[in-house]
Amino acid sequence: MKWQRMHKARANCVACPVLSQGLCGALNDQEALRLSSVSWHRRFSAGQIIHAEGEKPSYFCAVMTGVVKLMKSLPNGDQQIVGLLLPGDFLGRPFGGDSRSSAIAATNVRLCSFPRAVVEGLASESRVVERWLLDHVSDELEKAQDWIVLLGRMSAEQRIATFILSVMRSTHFEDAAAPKSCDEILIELSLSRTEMADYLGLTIETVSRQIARLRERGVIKVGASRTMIIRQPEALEATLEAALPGEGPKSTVRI
Amino acid sequence: MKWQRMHKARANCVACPVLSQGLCGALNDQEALRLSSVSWHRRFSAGQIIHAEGEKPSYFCAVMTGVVKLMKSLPNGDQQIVGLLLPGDFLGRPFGGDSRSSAIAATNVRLCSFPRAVVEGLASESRVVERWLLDHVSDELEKAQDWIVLLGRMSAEQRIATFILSVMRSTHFEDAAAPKSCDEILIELSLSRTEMADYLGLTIETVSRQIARLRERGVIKVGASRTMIIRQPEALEATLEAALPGEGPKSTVRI
DNA sequence: CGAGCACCTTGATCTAGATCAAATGGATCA
DNA sequence: TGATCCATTTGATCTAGATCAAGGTGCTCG
Repeated sequence: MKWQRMHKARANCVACPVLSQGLCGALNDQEALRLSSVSWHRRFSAGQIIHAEGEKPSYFCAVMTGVVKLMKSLPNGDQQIVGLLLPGDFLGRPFGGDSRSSAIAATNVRLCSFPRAVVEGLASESRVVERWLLDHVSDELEKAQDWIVLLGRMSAEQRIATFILSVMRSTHFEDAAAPKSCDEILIELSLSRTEMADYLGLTIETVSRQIARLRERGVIKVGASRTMIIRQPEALEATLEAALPGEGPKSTVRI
Repeated sequence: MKWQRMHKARANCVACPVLSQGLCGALNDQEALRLSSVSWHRRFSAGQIIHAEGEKPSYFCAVMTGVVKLMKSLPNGDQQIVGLLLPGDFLGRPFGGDSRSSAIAATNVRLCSFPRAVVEGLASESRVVERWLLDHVSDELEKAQDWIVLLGRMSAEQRIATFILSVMRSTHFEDAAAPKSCDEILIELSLSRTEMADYLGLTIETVSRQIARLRERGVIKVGASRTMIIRQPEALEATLEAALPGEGPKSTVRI
């Protein structure tokens, strides 16, 4: 009986990105059993609130499919997306208090949820789990710092290019030596123009115009339902090399 | 002899902010001894590079006095400060690889440095240390997310106000029920105009002009050598309530 | 004491991106 | 089949903040 439960538990997880790329992959069989035996799956459709700002979450969730946006609202109604969670990512701050941002499904989403206490217990007992959490949060911090650079110093064009490239790379995770077999890369943006604007610190009109410019230049081809074909990835990368060609840094390096 | 070393080790640390607010405060005597027996102090003067982007740091450092800026440079020479480290804060990503930003002394700085291996060993063995690191990184992540909101959605005026308030709060950590005894609060900015601009995603001229406006309105009084007297903290807070008085949110709440 | 230098302020002008305003397109539904 | 409701695009205009360009201010050092 126990064996069967274990077997069933793992069977549920075979195709799960949380096993291949997320927390579960770091667990041994016993830990995985413990976690999967108390886990349950939830679905959210695009736009649904998964977790509201200021509440203490009762669960930790791993994203199985879809995209979750973490957002903060300003008193004037403006919003800013402070992070996107992709399959394998983790929602909730272990050992933390109230959440400082709300989590909202950007697309249809499937989550694997674990009671708070179980994950915290596991982290307290298992070296590996706590280490995984530390690494994961550290990665998130580095991503946030990259975003700070984007928001603090990049032009609208560069922000859009960065975003498109990051979506491209997150799906078409090409190996170091990119084979460049199919030159036309189809990507799915997953976000509405409004969401892109909230993520990139722009307005919806600016996002739309910048995408239009890329289309006119033949860099991308805009498809239906938030898809896009990248025809000249190099052109996107070129806009990120902000230094004018032929010039070194403008003046002496500041320290 | 051993006892004496232990005694000496702790004696060095008595007045250290890393003990009262940082990692060391979380340690037991044995752990503290282990750490302090291999620690050494380093001084950096303002502008010196503590650690360059892209190198793997050999030490972890706790900030004892002064301010350290974490910065990233863009190919065109622009710079963005992605974080400030204050006394008690920690420099270096445990178990991480190459550093993704450079650490530079913004003021004269005293650091308490530990060999990488010792901190990692301590973290691997001590529940408390690893937990402290997790909490610390999680706090940094939340601060970074707040900064993302600042850079993505706030006006220059609001950015300056936020910065001044944060400096004020980090020094005059007033209790919940603020006594408001001395109405004039003297703060030390610690950053040059250029550094403020790099931190706030603005230009130096804009920073200067916004500060001038606050001075003209009587909200602050600008002193010599990067000091400032806050005369109307409420006025600073008021600029952050971006919603126009008497109005609710502009339109229906977006989801 | 004045030259040199780093930092900061102030002024004039320009522009990327915001704002305001319509038009277009694409789904759903009766 | 069109009416409704979206999201998106496109156009016209405005403005906050960038950029360009002098001046101040205060410091150190010969």
